[in-house]
Amino acid sequence: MSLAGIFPIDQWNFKSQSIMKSIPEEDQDRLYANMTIESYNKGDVIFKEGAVPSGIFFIQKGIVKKYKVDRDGREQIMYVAGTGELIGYHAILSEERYPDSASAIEDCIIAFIPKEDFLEVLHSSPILTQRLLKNMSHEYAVLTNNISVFTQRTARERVAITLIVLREKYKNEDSNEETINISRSDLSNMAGIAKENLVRILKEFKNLGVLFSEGRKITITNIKMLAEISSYSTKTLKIR
Amino acid sequence: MSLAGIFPIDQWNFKSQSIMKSIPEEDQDRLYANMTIESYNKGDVIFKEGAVPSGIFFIQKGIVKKYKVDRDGREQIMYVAGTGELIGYHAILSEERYPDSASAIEDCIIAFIPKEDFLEVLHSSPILTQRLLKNMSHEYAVLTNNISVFTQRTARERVAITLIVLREKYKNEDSNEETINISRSDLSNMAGIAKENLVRILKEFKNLGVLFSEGRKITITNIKMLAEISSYSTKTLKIR
DNA sequence: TCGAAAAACTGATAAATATCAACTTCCCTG
DNA sequence: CAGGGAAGTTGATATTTATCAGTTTTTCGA
Repeated sequence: MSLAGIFPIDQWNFKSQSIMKSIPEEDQDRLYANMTIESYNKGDVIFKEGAVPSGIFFIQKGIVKKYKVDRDGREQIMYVAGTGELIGYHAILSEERYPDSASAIEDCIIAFIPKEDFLEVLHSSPILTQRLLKNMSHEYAVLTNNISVFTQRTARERVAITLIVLREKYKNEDSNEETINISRSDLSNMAGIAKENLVRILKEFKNLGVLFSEGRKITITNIKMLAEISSYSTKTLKIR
Repeated sequence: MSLAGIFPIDQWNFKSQSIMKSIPEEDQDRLYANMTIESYNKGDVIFKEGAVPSGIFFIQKGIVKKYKVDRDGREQIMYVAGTGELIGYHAILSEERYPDSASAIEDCIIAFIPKEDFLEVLHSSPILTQRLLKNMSHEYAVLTNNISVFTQRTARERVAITLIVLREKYKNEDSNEETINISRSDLSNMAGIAKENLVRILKEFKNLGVLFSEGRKITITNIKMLAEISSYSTKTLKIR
């Protein structure tokens, strides 16, 4: 079932896929010139917060989490990126260190484009520049949206939102498989709650008939109800 | 006293002042061509979430909050912008509606630059483009930083951070006056906590000798201790 | 400058969420 | 395919934070 009309999913996706897809072939070729393709196993770190960036990453296949780790080890997931998305460009563009870490949630194939190539193409390609501007300004909307959810919504609502967002990610990965496959820790770190509470809320959702779970695999069986639980259904928004 | 070495203030500021300051005079002139200057009283709304943007705003004087309002009226402040900062460009660049609202925390003088002029200069000025890219990628770091604070830090730590950030804002406004002058509601909406709890935490800080307050005016008397309370002092970070 | 109205403050209580300690299940590897 | 460690689950409890119901103080316009 589609989310159209029941959940504003655009407010949750960075949509960086469109950057690579929509730039001229010539620019793409130049970006790919010195690109290297790397395999990452589940759990592998792609880059670490605080490290000096040396290029950008282009996810060919798989799902990646972007997160920050607290001084006492707690992790907060900022974003989950899937196939076709770019990561690591913020640090290059801001000329700072990586603001967050990235690691593979499942086995991934990820291309690396050296900083020099990226910057060179950027400086000569108005379209790439334009796409990045559009993309990052949209990210602002996504991130502020996230902030308001983290500070104003209940744990239950946040879990509902997390599940809806992840379902889309996994659906995009493999169009005939919309099962979420992620650890309970990652889920709780995405929703910003304790793992134990996440488990309890999942159980409640299961009892409500919203989802079906077996081991770590979660299948949403009633996306509409989940959207209602999230209190984020488009209808609710319009009424306010 | 300076924050150097005790608090990473850069991780809290968008620094959009540098955009207007560092572009060629010619570009500035073109941006200013149809600019109109407007006065706003304390509390006046500059733009509203969901509205179609028609231009960008350049704060000449005063302090502005950017915030989102929840469906039941609760407000979360995303950012506080001061003199020299630009606001409202995200919506223009993303070709979406305003993702958040903006209103004056104190009396302001704000210039309005029509969308057409901004886009025209943008398309012909590589430097403006570059500055915006750098700025927005830095914003990513600021916003993800915020997210981790909202989900992982205690109310007390968040209030400490809020006060440190605001002190800088007010200091920039008027270099010989570093007194924070903002309502308790705004303070609590910035820290993401209930107003009553904010008041209690302020009282505690007052008793600790961290600050002095009279009416709504707050003066930080021990910024070092405040940085320690925030658990964000650079030292602490390095040790981890 | 007086007198509402709004904002600030306080204490008591409720609600939400985290933590802790144990147990169970899953899954990977030798 | 057995054993062990990691991940998941559960119930009890602690902690944090919000809410409620007032009182006090400040602010601002008539």
